[in-house]
Amino acid sequence: MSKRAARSADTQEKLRRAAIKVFASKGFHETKISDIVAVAQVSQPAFYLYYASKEAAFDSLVDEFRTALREATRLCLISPGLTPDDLYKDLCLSFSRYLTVLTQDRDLTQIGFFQTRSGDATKSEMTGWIIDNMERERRAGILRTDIPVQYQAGLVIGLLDQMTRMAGEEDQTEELAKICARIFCDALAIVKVF
Amino acid sequence: MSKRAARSADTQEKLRRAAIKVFASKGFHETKISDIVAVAQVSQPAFYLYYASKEAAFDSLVDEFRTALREATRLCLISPGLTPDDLYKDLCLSFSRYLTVLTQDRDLTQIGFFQTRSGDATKSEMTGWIIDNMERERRAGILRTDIPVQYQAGLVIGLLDQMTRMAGEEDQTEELAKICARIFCDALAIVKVF
Amino acid sequence: MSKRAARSADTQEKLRRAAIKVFASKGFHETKISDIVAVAQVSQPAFYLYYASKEAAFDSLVDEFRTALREATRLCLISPGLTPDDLYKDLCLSFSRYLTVLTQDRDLTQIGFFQTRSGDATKSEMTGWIIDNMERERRAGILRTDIPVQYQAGLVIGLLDQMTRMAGEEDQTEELAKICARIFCDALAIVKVF
Amino acid sequence: MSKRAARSADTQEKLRRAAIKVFASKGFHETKISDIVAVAQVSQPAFYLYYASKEAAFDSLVDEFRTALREATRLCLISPGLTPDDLYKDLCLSFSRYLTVLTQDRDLTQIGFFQTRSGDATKSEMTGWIIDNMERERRAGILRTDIPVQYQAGLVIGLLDQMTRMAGEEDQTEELAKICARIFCDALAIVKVF
DNA sequence: AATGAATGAGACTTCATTCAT
DNA sequence: CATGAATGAAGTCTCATTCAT
Repeated sequence: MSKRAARSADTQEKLRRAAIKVFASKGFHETKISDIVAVAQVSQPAFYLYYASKEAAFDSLVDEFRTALREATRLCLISPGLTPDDLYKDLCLSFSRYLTVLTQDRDLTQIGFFQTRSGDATKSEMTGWIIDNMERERRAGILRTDIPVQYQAGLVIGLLDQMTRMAGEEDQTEELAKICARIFCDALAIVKVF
Repeated sequence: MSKRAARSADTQEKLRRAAIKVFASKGFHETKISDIVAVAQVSQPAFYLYYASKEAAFDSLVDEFRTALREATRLCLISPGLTPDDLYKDLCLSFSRYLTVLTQDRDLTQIGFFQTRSGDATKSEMTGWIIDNMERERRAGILRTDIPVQYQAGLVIGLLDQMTRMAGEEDQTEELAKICARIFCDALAIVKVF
Repeated sequence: MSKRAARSADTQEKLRRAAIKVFASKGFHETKISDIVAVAQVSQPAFYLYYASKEAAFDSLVDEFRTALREATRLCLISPGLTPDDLYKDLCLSFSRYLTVLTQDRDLTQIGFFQTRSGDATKSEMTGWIIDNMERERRAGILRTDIPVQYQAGLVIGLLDQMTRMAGEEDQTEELAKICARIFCDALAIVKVF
Repeated sequence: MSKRAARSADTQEKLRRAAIKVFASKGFHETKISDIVAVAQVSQPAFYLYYASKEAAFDSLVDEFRTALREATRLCLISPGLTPDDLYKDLCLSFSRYLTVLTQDRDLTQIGFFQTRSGDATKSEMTGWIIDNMERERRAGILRTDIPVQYQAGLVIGLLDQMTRMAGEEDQTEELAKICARIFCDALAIVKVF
């Protein structure tokens, strides 16, 4: 990579980090381009070298977040035929993956998951993905059938939402994942673990 | 009430309804005073006769919503010593009260519960209220003790959030309340109902 | 007219005059809204109370000019069967009308007739109107037939363009109209006047 | 010429052609350097290797055009003592030269002759040159004396302006030159040709 | 009480131009 | 000679808010 290219990549990354930081703390509308470039320590026009507009910048960050979440969901499908113990372990792992995505970059999560416009859409999409998984899991006899899947999916999302909010600075991912798994088992799974 | 006062109250109510409608659909920042007064069919300065500022108007609506929610919470404390069956009935009633508040005026709920800034604060306050209740319930031996109360409170809020989002136009309050109660029992209560 | 309405009309007229003045002297692109409102002695937003945009303001002035020109053209059709002398008088009158429109408000003329974008379109439209007239005049045996009408129309426009440029501050309309009429007779009419 | 110099000259010529094309179609203000270099397929800084500024580039093109026009005018002085027939031929030749300059590169003409700022100045200069010629021609008894020269000069320019606008894609120079000559004879010369 | 008119402040975006490689 | 990257300087337009009637 030439010196120029390196500098350019550096600028771009500084802008990306700055945008994440400022959008997260002030939200889309209260964020001014001047805030972002001040944090990134570049000039205003530099912003437009890497993003077509304020909105495009925001959207690209949301996409980034959603992609990670989509990937985490893809890995979450529970295999049929597990022993109760393995089911629980599997659930811990799944929730752990989710919580990792949700807590590793709080600012990005704020943007993609908690801010009204973008977050609502993200959750709505995510609900769809989870319902897909759950329908298979239900057919596999893992999930209880007296509660419609959509509400079960909602519970998972609500759970993740709240856990993410509550997770402090230090890494409690494993602990929280366990709590989630336990609640999931008790509230949604057929086989009781404990 | 004099004719003049009636007229004034009418204007005020038109503005309030218009504000709820527009704030709910466009959010705080994308709402223009001109939008609100257009819907209310009054002039721009009229807005300032009843609200000190755009922000004050928004805040007053949020307060209105929070008050209702606070009231619902106050009534939710579970009495100790109930039979499992009565506990379940009590829970149904409590969730029903919550869901009524949350679904009776979707626009107001959108403003006070779902929009990032205000909603986050509302949920955070509400978490505190619920924790208060739960600590007593825990001492009364109703709640499981292997999961910290704050997470249990979080579960309730996450549940309500999701149920509210999923509730359609028709009134499903009772049905949803039952689902909530069941999940609550399975996931958080000590005495299993079913 | 109420005091308020009067003030408003005054502001609007000040803006209109200012816009004419500044657009005329600096052209569309070099004109800044801030220039216009400075001349009009109103605030920037006031401009947007009366014009949707800079472009809309410019266009409305161009329209104003074109309407006047259209009207002048409508009155210019030469009646058939005139004596050479009356023809000449008629022509003088017609050119006089045109030159009046073109010289009464030099700034507006600059905007609608001389500035590239708008002026070219104006002239092009005007050519069409004149050709309409000339085709009838030609059928009435007034115009020579060995030169295509479009060129004859072009001559008239070129003539007016140049005469307008040359007309000084003092009112030379009559004199210039006579010169135009003479050239018209010699160059385009069949019946020679002198 | 070295290879490098050749390459440089090539770049310069590409820029010049691109500038002519873009300035002509969009005008000075709506032309962006980025448009020009995109058409020329060179980088932005390359532009500044050959032109000091956007304005300098535009001006150099205007100069180029004016020089050609000046040269055409220089050759247009009508010799005294011609027979009517030769006068007409001479006029045809003169107008032909003008129209050649005006139509051979429409884009350059657009820039130097039709765009407001530059074109007005060009025409104004040109009027001066033509007046010089006409004063001699008048003394030589060729031009009528009842119309001030400046108006006669204006007529010529107006004529050329309009004819240039009307000239289509195919080469009608000769035909148009004849029409101009005829009008010139009828309207301005003393000796009538037809 | 009610409003048409007015404005201060500011945000986003664009673009000619220049460095540094 | 050539260029990717960067920026200073502006300009249009919007909007919450306030006068004056």
